[in-house]
Amino acid sequence: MHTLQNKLTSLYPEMSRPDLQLVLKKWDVATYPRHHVLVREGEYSPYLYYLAMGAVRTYYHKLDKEVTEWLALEGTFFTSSLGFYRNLPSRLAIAFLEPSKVFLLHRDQMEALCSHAHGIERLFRKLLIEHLLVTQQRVDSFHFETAQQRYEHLLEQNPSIIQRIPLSYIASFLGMTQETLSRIRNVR
Amino acid sequence: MHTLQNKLTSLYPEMSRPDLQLVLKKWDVATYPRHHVLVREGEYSPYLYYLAMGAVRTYYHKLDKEVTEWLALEGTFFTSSLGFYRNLPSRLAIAFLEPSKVFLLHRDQMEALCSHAHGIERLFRKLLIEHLLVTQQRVDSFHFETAQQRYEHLLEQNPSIIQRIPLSYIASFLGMTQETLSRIRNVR
DNA sequence: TTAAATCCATGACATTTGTCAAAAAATAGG
DNA sequence: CCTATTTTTTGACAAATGTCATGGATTTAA
Repeated sequence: MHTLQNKLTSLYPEMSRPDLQLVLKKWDVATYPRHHVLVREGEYSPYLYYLAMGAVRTYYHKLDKEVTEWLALEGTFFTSSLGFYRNLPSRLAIAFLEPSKVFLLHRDQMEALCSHAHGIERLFRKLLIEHLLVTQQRVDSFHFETAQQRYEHLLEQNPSIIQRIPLSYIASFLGMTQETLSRIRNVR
Repeated sequence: MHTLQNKLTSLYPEMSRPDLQLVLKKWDVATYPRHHVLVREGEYSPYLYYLAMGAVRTYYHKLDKEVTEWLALEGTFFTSSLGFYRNLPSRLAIAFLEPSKVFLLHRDQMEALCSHAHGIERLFRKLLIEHLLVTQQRVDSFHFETAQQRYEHLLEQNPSIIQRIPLSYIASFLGMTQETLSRIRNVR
């Protein structure tokens, strides 16, 4: 089960029971229908989100075309880093691709939690390490891999994205056009 | 001046004096000549480095060609994230492009410091936020920008790299060939 | 200071990926 | 179950970037 509690525990298994409970209490829950736009480009969105169910994408407009920056299925965190960590307006928009259930935590809540307990500060440091390593890997994939290899790696590492999410979003997420991805899939 | 103390202070200005002193004490210093290889691919390198003087690059081999993953001048941190944060062997090699002065902190030292004082854990959380935002920006540049735009942004944001570092490394860092970069510079 | 090594520019051509247009296929919702 | 809508495939062609080869300029190190 993709519970928030499980997720947090796996990040920092040694965390104390009371710290964990305290953190869990501060999140809000919400559910949204397919296609709902959670955040628009340029809005403030100082939240960390945990997707408990569903699918979501973050995107923005580049010369009036939509570019998908990130795709996530249930069991993952997502956020606008600028919004959450820097309190700046989000470059990104966020919208759901399936009916979804989301937990959200405001940056002020997080900062307060971090100040309140050393163990909680550690939890969020560990979350950042995860986030950094994933992001690093994404840089590498763009830097060193061809379109074909990027697709193959996604297929290996996250096949359910390919089954559940429309091709056009996946192509954009991988940094190529829909036509190119279609050709790659069909062996050209 | 690119002192480590200034750098740490700017990350977390409210840090207590004793915490700061404690952190500073744990770093080692070393100087290296040009071309010195600090870490080879596949070696363990559980260190965070601060470059106080000089220039450095991280790179690895892709089909027997060297690809530059990162370039840094004095005043910046650098590391193998896998080595430092995960204690895994480094995918990357690290070598100096100029005679350099480096501060280094072992991951065990960092973890001990974090455990010792809440304020220090916060410092390293803030360091991670910086690192994440920079990395995020790099993803975006690969995802959304053409070779030309990537070069122009580097020119704006870090012109001294272009003056001090050989074209071939810069090209590779920007994800293009040396010939392409040469043509971009010379207006084609 | 000079020879060797490295670095940079340029031409010809190949490859990858993008663009535009249209039709086929799949899906959603009444 | 059927139609409207969305998604995917395919073709023809264009643009961006890579590859290979070469020569000149610059830098390094003895």
